[in-house]
Amino acid sequence: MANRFVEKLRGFADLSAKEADALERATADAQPIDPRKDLIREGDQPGPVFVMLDGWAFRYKVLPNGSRQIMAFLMPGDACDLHISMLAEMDHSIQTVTQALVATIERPVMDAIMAAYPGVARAMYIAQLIDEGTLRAWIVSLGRRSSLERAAHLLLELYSRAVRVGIINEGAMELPLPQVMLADALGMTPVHINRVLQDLRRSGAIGLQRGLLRITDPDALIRLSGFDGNYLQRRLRPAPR
Amino acid sequence: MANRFVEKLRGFADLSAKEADALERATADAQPIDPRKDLIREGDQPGPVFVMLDGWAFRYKVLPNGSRQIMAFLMPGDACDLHISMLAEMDHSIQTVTQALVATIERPVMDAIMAAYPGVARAMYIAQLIDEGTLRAWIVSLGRRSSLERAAHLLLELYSRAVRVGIINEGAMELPLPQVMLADALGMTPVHINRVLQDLRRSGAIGLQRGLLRITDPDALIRLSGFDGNYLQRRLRPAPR
DNA sequence: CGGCTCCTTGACTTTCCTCAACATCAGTGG
DNA sequence: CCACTGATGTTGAGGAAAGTCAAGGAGCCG
Repeated sequence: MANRFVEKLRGFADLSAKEADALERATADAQPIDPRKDLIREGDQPGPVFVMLDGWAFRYKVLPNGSRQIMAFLMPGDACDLHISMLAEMDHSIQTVTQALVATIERPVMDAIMAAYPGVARAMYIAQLIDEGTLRAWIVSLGRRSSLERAAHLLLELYSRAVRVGIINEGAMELPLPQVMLADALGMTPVHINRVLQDLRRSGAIGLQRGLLRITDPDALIRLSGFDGNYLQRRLRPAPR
Repeated sequence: MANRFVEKLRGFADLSAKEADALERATADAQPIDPRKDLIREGDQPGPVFVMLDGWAFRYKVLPNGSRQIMAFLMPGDACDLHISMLAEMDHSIQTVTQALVATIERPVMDAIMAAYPGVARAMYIAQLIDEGTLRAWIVSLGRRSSLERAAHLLLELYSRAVRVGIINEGAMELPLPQVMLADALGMTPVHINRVLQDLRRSGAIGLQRGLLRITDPDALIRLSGFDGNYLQRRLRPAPR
């Protein structure tokens, strides 16, 4: 299996063979992690950068009343915040969804790579900007879209991101997220997301069963949700010089 | 008036006189901007970094159906994304609320300063991490808190941030946000935020009139909203070495 | 065949939205 | 000085979207 992290960064900046190689080496020590394991918890001191080479994870926070909000999904190729280790404490937790392959890059190593290879630095910054744009897009969804629109929007986002990292097979992607997790990401109850997904299925917009998502009517979904993939920056600005 | 931007960064890293001076010079060309003017619009090509030396602004997006979601408030001392100019297009707009004093720092200038002064780089990265944490906190609020809790949480956040940049006078802060804006930030209708604010006032938790916010019962608000200022990183991790 | 986890359904309740007035205040120009 | 205007804040009544509670079904695994 190719290194999905490197592949993703390649999409953001031209990486020389040397640069790609440095990244490959930095992520060579990847560890397999079981499903539903916290990689790091709220309150912990941040450590190295996590890189998801395979499998899914999510950022979340549990409120005093026990409800959980998911703030981001990490799919293969995604990494966590670059500079996170400057902070005293994590303000949220990160947990795997599936069996995963997670590499860790110590801060000094990452710094050295970025200092030595401007292409890598550029790609990492772009990845971070996109993550930030994604957070803002979620805020828009949670604040101003109905539950049906929100669900449609999230599925389109996940599909678009999956396209970027090349994990679409025959028009379908693996979506290993149970309905409870979708509910916790979308600010709904499990009961309600269940009904919403049924609506989307019945309308013929999506196919979703046994963890396989198929967007059968993209136009309808886009129209419904007002999805504009701009925040995922599918067109990037060319590097200067 | 002291340069609030420099003051804020000072809170994140020890800045030498030289470093502070470089920042002062970079923001010396600040322009006055009228209220309700877009600094930049969705779809525009990103330019220099904006720095709010005085006045308030907000990031927002307008949906096809005309509703607006605010994703962040910028108060005096705040700056916009460092690396934003690498992207092809803005995925949201930024508008002033009040009369404002806005400096712009061209990307190469900022790069040069950060390369020359590690303290500045560190402070800027911390500021960005906090902004990101704030986005996540908003997601949590929008997804999993009731309208009353959400409003209380936002007021506490704004107050905490105001404390950091030193714009509290006699226990009160200027909050120049009309109820419609609070509503658009909190994902509610103006009618509803109005009733919620009345509840908070009547319960004795806050005083809010003529743009002046006073937190009269912090404990009650904290208990109610589950506010944990951790994401604002009031304790930072000391710089290495 | 239990014992999981995950999904589905129905009935009822609550929160928040919608619509439609009206009140208040500051600024403007006659 | 006052009438007018526009922005902002307030109130009430009715309705719709989503939550809660409770039960059961489907699939998988030891």
